[in-house]
Amino acid sequence: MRGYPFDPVARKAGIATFARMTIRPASRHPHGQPSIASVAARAGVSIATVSRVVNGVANKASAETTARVRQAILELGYRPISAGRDLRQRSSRIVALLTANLANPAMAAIAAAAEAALRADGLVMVLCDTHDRPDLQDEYLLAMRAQRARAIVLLGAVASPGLARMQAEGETLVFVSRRSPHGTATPFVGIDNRRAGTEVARHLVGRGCADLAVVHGALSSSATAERLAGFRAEARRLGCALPPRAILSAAATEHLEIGYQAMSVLLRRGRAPTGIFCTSDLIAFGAHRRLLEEGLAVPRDLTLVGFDDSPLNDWVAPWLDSVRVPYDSFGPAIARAIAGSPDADAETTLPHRLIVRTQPPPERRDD
Amino acid sequence: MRGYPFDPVARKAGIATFARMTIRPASRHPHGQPSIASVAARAGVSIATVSRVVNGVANKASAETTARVRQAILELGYRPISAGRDLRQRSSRIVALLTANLANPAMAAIAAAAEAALRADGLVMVLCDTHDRPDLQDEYLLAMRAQRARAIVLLGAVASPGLARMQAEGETLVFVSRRSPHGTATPFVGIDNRRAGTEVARHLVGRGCADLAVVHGALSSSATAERLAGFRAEARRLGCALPPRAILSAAATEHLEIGYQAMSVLLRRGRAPTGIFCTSDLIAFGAHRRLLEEGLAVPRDLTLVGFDDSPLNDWVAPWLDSVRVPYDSFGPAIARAIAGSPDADAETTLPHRLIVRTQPPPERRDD
DNA sequence: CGCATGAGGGAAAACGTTTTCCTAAACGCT
DNA sequence: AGCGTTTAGGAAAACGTTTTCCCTCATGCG
Repeated sequence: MRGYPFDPVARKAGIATFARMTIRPASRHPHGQPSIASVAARAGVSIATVSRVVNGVANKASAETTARVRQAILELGYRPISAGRDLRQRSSRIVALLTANLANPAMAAIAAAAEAALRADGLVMVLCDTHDRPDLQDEYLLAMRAQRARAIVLLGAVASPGLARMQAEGETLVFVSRRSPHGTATPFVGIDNRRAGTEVARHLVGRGCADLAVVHGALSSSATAERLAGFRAEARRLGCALPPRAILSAAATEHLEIGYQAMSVLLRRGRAPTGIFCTSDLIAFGAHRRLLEEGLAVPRDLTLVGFDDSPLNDWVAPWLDSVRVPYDSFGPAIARAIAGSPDADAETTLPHRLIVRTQPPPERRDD
Repeated sequence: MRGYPFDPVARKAGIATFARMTIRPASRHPHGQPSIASVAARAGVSIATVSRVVNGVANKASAETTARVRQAILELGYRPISAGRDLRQRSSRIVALLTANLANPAMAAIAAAAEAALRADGLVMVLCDTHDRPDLQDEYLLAMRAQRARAIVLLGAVASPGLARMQAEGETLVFVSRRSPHGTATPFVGIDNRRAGTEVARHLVGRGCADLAVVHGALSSSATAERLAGFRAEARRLGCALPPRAILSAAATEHLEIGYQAMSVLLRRGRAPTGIFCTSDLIAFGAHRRLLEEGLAVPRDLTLVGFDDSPLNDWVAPWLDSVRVPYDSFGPAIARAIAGSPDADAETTLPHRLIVRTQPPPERRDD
């Protein structure tokens, strides 16, 4: 009975004796928030016991003690400060999401889904927008390592020395949508881009588009490269090979601009292709605006296929066919990749679906 | 010279003696990351000195010592672990952004701007999506308090007991776009919604729309209420009073749905109004789709005005006039509200602008 | 010479947790 | 009665910082 009062009888009876409540150093959270010490004092137990109750350690507290501690926690509105835990455990409950471009609704949607899924696992998501810049990405990586982030999710990673190093050092990284630019398969969550590309080709050819084109973003993105590869291979197989000049991009960073400029190029060359595959919706938006300016209409004059298919498309872009990526499933998949240790380095391939909103244009080959 | 070696001569000469490097407890960051102790050991100083150098405390380290410490930091790639600092300082560098709905591009844009501005101040943003639910909001508030967040930014706050309590307890809160539902002005960042409402009214009446309507979201949002009030007052002043039944909403949570359903109601009533003010772009999107289904075109048959004006509108909604909210300025304004102590509880009113994309419909009152 | 002052820097005390030891009963067993 | 074993719970050691005291020189000034 050294130091702390210990009165089995009163405890058995569940009596919160006044003595017990006051003998303790009064430590009623001197600094604002209640701490584990104030809970311990109020419940008449040691802080170790409080900690164990909070963390549900089995066989370490009697039902009564547990109840008393719970009661004290409730009364004080106690919640463990994360810094203390983080320090001790050398790891925080923070998960960093590094996104290439938050202005892209697709990225925003994935961020939202990830946030919800992580929170369900008791994790907290911090959001960083790298703008696809290697230097910023490295800065964020370092900052998040200093936060002892439990994992770092890269939603569209770009090659950078810091990333290479962290990957080598075995940091927990999850690549989403775009594979690691530094080889070596770490956990990856995404869709089968190549297959999606082939489906788009089949769709366009199947609807009679003879004159095809592709407008794509940076090929350093594995997702873009795979989409393009799949599309090209399938088009050729269907006897509708694309000349190299029909596969183009533009020297802009914004996808919207890429679409607009590339479409300008296509139009300058003469008659517009009848089927255009844009490797992102934003590119398609840019292209579409250029077409409108030209007095052309979609799908009347040509078919435009995008990629990502934000839920907003149903409302603002009924003229666009697009490959729908199941954002909502990304969240849980990311959470699993972080929590699950066994299949940690497995790939998660989620199902995509080509959404066809438009009717084929009326046959007007005759005019 | 007790405990730590102290050799002023060698130090003056800037010599990193081998002895100095090894006498120290070898503590080369035994656990992965280098700690302040490893830096201290390498530089041959105490950890206190390292801390002071890192934090730029004046008059506490000679130029030489500073240089040696900097060198060690560089060589080791040291970065202070935030948990340690947070614990000691009872406050983290985390700022929480609670957003009502991340699927809304307007919110996403503000989130992106805030993230950039906060990072420039050395802060880290954690993102939480409350889905406009009071219980979730409270849960997040508690979680962020446990993180000892330096500030909590509420982008579209909803009334909740936890919020009221935190506000009373003097937590650092910044309300963005929507004012505190619990009265009492805490820092607020937003635009002059009332004024924007009047401008929209003037725009519609000025272009000859005689038959007006408003489709609005939840009026618990101060932003929505103010927009509506401004619009209504100005319309009346211009001799174009709105009957109560021309101001409507719908029992849906999604703005898109609200727009769609409200427009259905309007159409069922007979001829559609000639000018409709939607208190958000998403509502306008929903309304527009319903109009399309009905075979009506904008702006040919009526004028639609939205609110927020995401940059994407230029590309996907050229038919929509909308009040542009300067997202990019929100970031710095939020950062100032957090950092700046003097004008901390001041309001920041940012400039909005009504973007008119459409031409007035040709006069066709005759048909 | 005496003495305040200031510069430079170390020791150690927090900060709030978790977790590893320990210890003391109580509870079977033989 | 003796002896493992389980149960309940306390003490104390980390974890990595920052910051408050100190202490020691050197310097300037009367």
